[in-house]
Amino acid sequence: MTYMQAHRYLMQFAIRPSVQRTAVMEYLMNHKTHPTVDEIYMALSPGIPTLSKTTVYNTLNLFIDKGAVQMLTIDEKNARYDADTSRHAHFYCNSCGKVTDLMELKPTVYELPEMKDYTVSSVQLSFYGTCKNCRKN
Amino acid sequence: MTYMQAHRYLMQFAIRPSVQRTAVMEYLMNHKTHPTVDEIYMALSPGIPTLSKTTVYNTLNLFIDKGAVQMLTIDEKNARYDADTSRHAHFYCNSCGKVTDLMELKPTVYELPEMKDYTVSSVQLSFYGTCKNCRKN
DNA sequence: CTTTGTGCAAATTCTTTGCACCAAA
DNA sequence: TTTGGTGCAAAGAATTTGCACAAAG
Repeated sequence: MTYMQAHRYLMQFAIRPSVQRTAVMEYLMNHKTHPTVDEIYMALSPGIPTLSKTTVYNTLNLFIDKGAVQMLTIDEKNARYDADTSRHAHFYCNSCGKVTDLMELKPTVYELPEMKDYTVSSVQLSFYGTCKNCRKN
Repeated sequence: MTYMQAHRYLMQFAIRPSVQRTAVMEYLMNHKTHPTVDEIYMALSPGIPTLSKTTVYNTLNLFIDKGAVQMLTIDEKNARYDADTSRHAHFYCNSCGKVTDLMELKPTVYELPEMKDYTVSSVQLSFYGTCKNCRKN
């Protein structure tokens, strides 16, 4: 994913593509690790020395408002962000703290009898445990 | 649910049933609203005037360690607690902030091809949107 | 020019920690 | 009398807010 692709993507959501915003989106597109605000800030800071954490927060909140990214509440400590807005599950390793993508959700997950009582805008399926790598250590 | 039932329940998990702990467990058993720490504290404070929020935190963390309650990460702002440790989904209303129980999860939700790469200890299926009551207002 | 975006510092909120006192075994 | 529990005050960490300056249309 290039800077220009991130730029175009933002325009699709009617988000004015400032340098900061485009950099944040480019980062999310290239790092499917569901980064925290701090990780994004630390990664972009060297390239944009004036960048502030406030701007990263502002930017991500704007992206969420516009539907361009999804916020994951999988990690109790920090919010995590995902530019992949398709329906897929996540795994959180309690040992290393990494969040990994799992498969797309089966449509049957959404076939819930009570659903007529709710207007559902998003779904999160989160698995918790230990990943392969942490298990052998 | 009576105080004595909560008392017995704690003993099953090898948790020493102090007055504070038993009161917190009794509250969780009688209020299936997935309360926050603050809600629990506010509710019990009149009955136990010396109660501190620290004790509520200590107590809930102990319950989680012992497997007697489940922590929900559905709400970005506050941790929520559920004495029902069975596999069931939750709905979070973005309008009123209430968390309601949905059905038990279908076993097929757990049949994920990548699961051999992970040791899964818990699962959370969370729906977000607007509830019936908020929709009509 | 006029609106929008950025970023510093301060404020807020949630949660944990250190420590002294209290209670139970 | 020794271990474990409670609760105050303080510390820590994540996020938001107020505001002045900068940038873009």
